[in-house]
This record gives sequence, structure tokens and C-alpha cells, in this order.
Amino acid sequence: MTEITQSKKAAALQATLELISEQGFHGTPMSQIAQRANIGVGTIYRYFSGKEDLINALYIDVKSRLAQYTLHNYLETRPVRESCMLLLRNIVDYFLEHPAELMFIEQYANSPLITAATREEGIRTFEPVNNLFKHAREANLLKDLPLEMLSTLAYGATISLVKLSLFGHNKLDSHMLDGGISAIWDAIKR
Amino acid sequence: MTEITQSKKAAALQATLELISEQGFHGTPMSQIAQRANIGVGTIYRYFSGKEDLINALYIDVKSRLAQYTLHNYLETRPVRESCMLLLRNIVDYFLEHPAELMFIEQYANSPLITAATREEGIRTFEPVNNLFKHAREANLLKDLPLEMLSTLAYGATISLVKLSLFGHNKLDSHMLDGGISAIWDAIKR
DNA sequence: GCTCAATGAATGAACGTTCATTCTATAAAT
DNA sequence: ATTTATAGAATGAACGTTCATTCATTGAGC
Repeated sequence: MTEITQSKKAAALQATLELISEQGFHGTPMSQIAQRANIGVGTIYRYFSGKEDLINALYIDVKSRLAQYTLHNYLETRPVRESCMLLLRNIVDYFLEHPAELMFIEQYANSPLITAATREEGIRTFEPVNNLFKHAREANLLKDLPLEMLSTLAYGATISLVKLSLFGHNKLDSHMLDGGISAIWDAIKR
Repeated sequence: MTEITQSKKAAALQATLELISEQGFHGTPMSQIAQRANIGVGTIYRYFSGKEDLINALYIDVKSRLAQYTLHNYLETRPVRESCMLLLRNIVDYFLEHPAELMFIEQYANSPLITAATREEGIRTFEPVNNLFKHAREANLLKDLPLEMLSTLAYGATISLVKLSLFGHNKLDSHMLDGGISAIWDAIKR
């Protein structure tokens, strides 16, 4: 596969992300995706077996990019609390810079269009992040609640913080975001 | 409008809720909605001007039922902290009993299908709930962060708690849910 | 007999997917 | 160096299906 053909595949994924995050899966025709990507409709079917395959590939793509950025600047050697808050701040920063990714992930994380296999692969990309939570628990820094619950609470609150900044009446500055993240830490800390 | 026709309108809304929460707006045909509601397709158009009107009416319907139940057992005379946690617990209980409502609200709260007017009307139904947060702030019980941010954090975390119980590997018992809500209170309390 | 709620067949627009064809780039032959 | 052959990437018109919406018809209540 040459670089040019790779770029067509990538263009299809990017167009799908933009359009589906605004109009939804059933609301965006393949013809529109092709138009936005500046490629022929048929070309999409060279790289993806159909519309459902396209959205599953996009899911993996977006989720792995998020997982990678979440560990941005992370150093094993820093205190656990600091690392946890950095991690949440990275999630905030990533989604503030990539709102279409946020809308897409939020809409399709629990959708029947995403296959079980795709979902599992998406979870696997987040293992390094989960390991950090395990360290925090082992250091006795977290509440006596299931680890899954603590990470879910933190993630849910973090997403709502991003949405507030993006869609609220005025976006939040960096200091305000840190205040929110600190509040989220209070929720999970022992 | 007789009781029978009222029941047809309600049946249409209920069928729309069930199907759209599973299949999405563009994924559920009007014909299927009619079939599920045991009414003719044309009948829907007697009560709603079209598919978009139908989903907007449903949005108001669901949101007002949630707002009503959120104040279940609420007494002005109780301590503010207790009231706040009751309120969050009511949201949890309501959505655990009505998962289709949860999926619907989550999918369409930020959708372009919901008009600005509908959205505003939905917000208005939650005014009594927001007033409780204002009381908590005036009593100096909350963090020095914007009120909108605190309520958003609490709501986001609460929703994620419900989702964990509904879709997690094992649902959470009442005591566990209270533990989660207590953690959420820690996030917003001073 | 009149009114109006209720119906679902009919309609035309829009959809996902296919595939015969064109285009492009590299290899082989001279 | 030039021509020819081959492979497979790219295309979009065409197909069959599905959809939201309409409306002529039916039937229940008064």
C-alpha cells in the first residue's frame, strides 16, 4: 500500500469522524463521506468492507489516539496523586483540542454498532492508564470502593467538565480546569 | 381529545422512546414506531407534525418526568447536604428503573435534532433542582468554583455511576450506590 | 347523516452497495 | 529511450431497497 492510498484511507476516516460526530451514523450517507474526503464512493469499499466496518475502524483509531495522549508527560517517578491529576488533565486537553472525537466516542461507546471485539480492543489500549489507578490503590490513596467505580466516576466527571467548557456559556481557563480536576480527585481520594 | 386518542399519542411516545434508545433516530423507521405502538403510521402524523417534532416532544416528556422524580421525598426542612445527596440518589434510582430514558437523554441532550426552544424548555423544568444547589452555595457548603461547574460535575459523575451499574459486569447494590454518591459529594463540598 | 379519528397502500426521494470502466504507475520488451 | 503490457487503485452511474410523508378510504360516535 503506497503513501497515497494510505492517505485516502485516512481521509475517509477523518471525514467519517467529522460528519458522524455532527449528524450521527444513520444521518450521514456514504456519498457525503466520500465528498468530504475528496474521494470516490467506491474507494471507501476498497479499504472498508462497509459502513459498519468503517465506524468500527474509526472507533479503534480515536480511542488509541486518546489513550496515547492520556499518558503525555507521564513519569513513573512522580507522586501518584500528581500523576492521576496529570492524566485527567491530559484527557481534558485532548478533548478540548478534538471536540469531534469527544462527540464520536460519547455517542458510540455504548452503541450496538460497535462490535464486542472492537470494544475489547478499545479497552485494551487503556491498560496502561488503568495500571496507574492500581498503583494509587496499592498506595492506599483511594477510597474503599471498587476500582472500576472510582475510575468510572473520575472519567464521567472529567468528560462533563470538558463538555461544560466546550458548550457552556463561557469556556473555562486553564486554572479553572485545574480546579475542576482537583475536585474530581477529592471524589476518589481516601 | 378523548382518552383513547390520548392513549395513542402516549403509545407513540413510548414506542419512540424504546426504539430510538436502542437504534437511534435515523435507525428507527416511523413504520416500526407505529407497529410497536399498535397504531397506524398515519395516526402519528395526527399528533406530531413529523419525525423531528416527535423526538422533541419526547425530549420534553422524559426530561420533565426526570425532574419531577428528582425531587421525590425532598423536604425543604432537611439539612442541605442530606438534600443534595437525596437528589443525586433519586436521579440514580430513576435511571436504574428507566434505562431507556437514560440512553435517550444521553444520546440527544447534545443533538442538533433537538431545537434550541426544546432545549430551553428542558432546562426550565430543572429550575427547582438548581435552586437547591443555590441554597447549598449560600450556606457556604460548596467549593469556590462556578455553580454551573459543580452541578455539571455532580451530574456527570452520577450518570457514569448509573451506567456502571447498568452495563458493568455486576450491578451495584444500594449501599454501594450510596458510597458512590458520597464520593460525588466529596467532589463538590467545601 | 355528519364529523373526525384512524388507517395503511401509494409515492417519490434517498440510501448502501456493486461493478464495469477508466486512470496511473510500474515493469518488461525492444 | 521508447513502447507496450500488466496490476490494481479509483471512480460514479446504476440497482434494489428502504424511508418519511401523504391522502383516499374506512369506521366509530353522536
